[in-house]
Amino acid sequence: MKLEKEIKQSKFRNEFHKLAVNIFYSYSWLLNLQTNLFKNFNITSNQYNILRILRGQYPNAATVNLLRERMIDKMSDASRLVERLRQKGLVKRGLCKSDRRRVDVIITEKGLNLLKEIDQLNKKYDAFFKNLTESEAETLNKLLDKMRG
Amino acid sequence: MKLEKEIKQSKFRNEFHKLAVNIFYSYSWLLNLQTNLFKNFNITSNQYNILRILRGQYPNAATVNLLRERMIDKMSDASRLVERLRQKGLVKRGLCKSDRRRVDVIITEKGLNLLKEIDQLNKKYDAFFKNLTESEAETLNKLLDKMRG
DNA sequence: TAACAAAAGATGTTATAACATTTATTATTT
DNA sequence: AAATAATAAATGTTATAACATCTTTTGTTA
Repeated sequence: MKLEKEIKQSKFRNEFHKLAVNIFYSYSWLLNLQTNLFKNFNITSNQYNILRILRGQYPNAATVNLLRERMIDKMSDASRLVERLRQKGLVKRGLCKSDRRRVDVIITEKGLNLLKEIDQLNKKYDAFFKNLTESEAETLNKLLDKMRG
Repeated sequence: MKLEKEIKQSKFRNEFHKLAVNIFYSYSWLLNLQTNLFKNFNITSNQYNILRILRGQYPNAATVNLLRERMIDKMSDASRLVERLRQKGLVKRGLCKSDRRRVDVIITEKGLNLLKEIDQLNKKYDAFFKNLTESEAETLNKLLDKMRG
């Protein structure tokens, strides 16, 4: 739906200003859909992203720093995020022998299985974008990449 | 920059999947820029949005519910957001005579002045999008609106 | 090598997001 | 009109985001 209608505001300074609001709004829209879809898995968006990074590394370990670097939201607290995942049994931590400051983080079987379950929802996830063709999605991706420079 | 490079991930299921990550990432990118720009004004993104809605209504009052409806992030707590703004002296609240359940919220002089100050940053804000032409921004807006259906 | 700087992660703190529940008031139904 | 439902906002609670600061270990320099 047109952004102006959704937030009942009609005047934007220019297309850039509208784009800023649109990005915030679209994020919120997608986050709500995703949160709803993941509700039964008892996992937050950030935790899901960490798990996916860890699956990408598997069977190798990742350090907390590597996770922080690759996280979508760089500001959040990787250390405690990992601890929360550990408490849920989705990752395990161990000391890194070569550098005792570091901590090796590996996804567990349970974590891998959880991701596998969530993978089943891929179709539903893609359906969020049913109003777009794949080529329109591609255009969006290109322009968003361009935007960030 | 290309999303794949930024988060060091190369495989997405399809363009829709990449778009989802891209929206999260772009949101985070923009939020960080904005937070940084607004740092000196001691105001959060949500509080800023509320104030702008109130300026749009001015000199009329808005109810808490109206604010909730028009908020970008519908889930957050309009009641306490307003209370925080009141504590900063940026809005004032009064009882609504026609319906005593309601609360009238009006932006104060101080609130209006703050927004006016922030308006000075419009040029800097627009500069976030220096990599896009206005027509590219328009394309993005159209496609994002279409995406949400 | 001692002193200092840098890096990795943990920990502390505060504000807020994301729910649910409660209270007060108004609207609707029987 | 009394009972019930619906609405508006406040309040309670928990988890987490967004910082800063601290501790341990490693790296660098004088």
